[in-house]
Amino acid sequence: MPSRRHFIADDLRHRISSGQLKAGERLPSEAQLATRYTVSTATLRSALALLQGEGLVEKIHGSGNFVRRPLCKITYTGGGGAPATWTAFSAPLRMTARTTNVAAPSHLTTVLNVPPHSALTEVLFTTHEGKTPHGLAHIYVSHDLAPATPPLAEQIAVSLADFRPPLSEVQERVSARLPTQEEAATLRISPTLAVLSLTRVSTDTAGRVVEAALLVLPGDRADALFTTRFMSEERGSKE
Amino acid sequence: MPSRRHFIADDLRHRISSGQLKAGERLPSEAQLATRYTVSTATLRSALALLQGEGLVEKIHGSGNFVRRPLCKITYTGGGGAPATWTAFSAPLRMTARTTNVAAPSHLTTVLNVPPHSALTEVLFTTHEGKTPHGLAHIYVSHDLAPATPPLAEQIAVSLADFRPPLSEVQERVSARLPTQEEAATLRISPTLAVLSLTRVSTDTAGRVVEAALLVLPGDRADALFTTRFMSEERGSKE
DNA sequence: GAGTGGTCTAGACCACGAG
DNA sequence: TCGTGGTCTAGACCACTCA
Repeated sequence: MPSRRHFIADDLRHRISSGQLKAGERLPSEAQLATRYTVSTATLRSALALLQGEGLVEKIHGSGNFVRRPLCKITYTGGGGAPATWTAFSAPLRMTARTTNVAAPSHLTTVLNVPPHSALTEVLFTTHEGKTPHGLAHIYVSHDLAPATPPLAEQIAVSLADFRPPLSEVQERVSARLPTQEEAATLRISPTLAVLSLTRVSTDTAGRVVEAALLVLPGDRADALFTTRFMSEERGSKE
Repeated sequence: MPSRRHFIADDLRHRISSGQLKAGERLPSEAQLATRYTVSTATLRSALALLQGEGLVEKIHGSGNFVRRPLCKITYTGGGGAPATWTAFSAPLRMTARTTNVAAPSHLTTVLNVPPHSALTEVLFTTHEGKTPHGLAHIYVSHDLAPATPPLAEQIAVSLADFRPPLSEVQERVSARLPTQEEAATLRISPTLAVLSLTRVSTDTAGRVVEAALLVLPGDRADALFTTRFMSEERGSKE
């Protein structure tokens, strides 16, 4: 027997897919819906959280719950197929960047293969589509590999793109989790919504780690795509 | 100002990482913890849900909350690097399989490029490590490509492995979401915990879709790894 | 059967958004 | 200011686990 929140979620899901509730439309308030389904507000909210996780409903604090536009998911393209992080996304996105020099975070010294507290250039990206944030990226570049780091994001983009050709390996680790409180606030998503967390480490032909990127994407509006092609003469003989 | 559930989660997280709460140990009951932190049970449970999502705490219905063993995450290896789904995981896993012939689900006819309701061989895997489920996989193979489908899983494994060499492309789409009620029950996870959802489509050299796989992995105990290597003479000139 | 977590209620109060 | 969602309370009742 399905729980009440699943029954409510199923009903609303059907109303949305059948067009009874149109895209962009505002749902009745949570109090009204709770009355209609004769449940408490907490139960109704957990039902909406399910739909939110499926990308069908968007909650806007102080304003209401809205039926999401037909799912226009952002797709992150993996495998280093794109020259830089932000162009790895399918849609043109507005983005803001902030560049600072920081000491290497402890959790990164191993993957970056640098001594602790060594100087790094940190680039913090937030990508937007319209008003709604679509991504959050922390990119770390070894300081000596980006010698004359200009404070402008565009120039960073160029200099990072220059590093691309000698890349020999890109390793991307993907996991699903709930967002931290800070991430939820930045991405304007509910703390109950899953995020896609990507850790990308790029290595050049000399075996040095050129770049480490931590990306956080809201699960309801983003996914990642990895395409592997096999050459006809190539055989993945081992591993 | 952090919310109460985050304060509680932070405190418990610190007690775990400092060894004050040891791995495998049972936490006090939710009622006791709620009293200690002077919060309601609902608030305390939402704090535990955060830790659960981080893979630090495991809830067992009717038994208690337990500190998870030092994180031994399952890693799914992408890129078709492994000959078959189950060997794509890092740890040796016990798995059970069920093979049935089904009509093509509507959401798969496009990716499999087969007419609607055409016969497919469906293989349903559940992988376990000890008692706890670690993965859920639906694999669909076009019926005419697996002509003499034996009912035994091991033989399926062999026949699928035979298909490997002529593969030309593996496309894997990864997303993060909350589990369906059914998935949560099968994987023995809370409905509030994020899952990693992978859709893998394998194409052979003739351009035919050989296999479609839908994998669901619990976010707290699994992640996916994609490694891309660049040949020295190869250049990803476009796209 | 005793104790545990899972679900749910009927409120309260706060934070945000738009007029 | 008013209506909205966000957080929280102090319970209730049910389902599960284990002795």
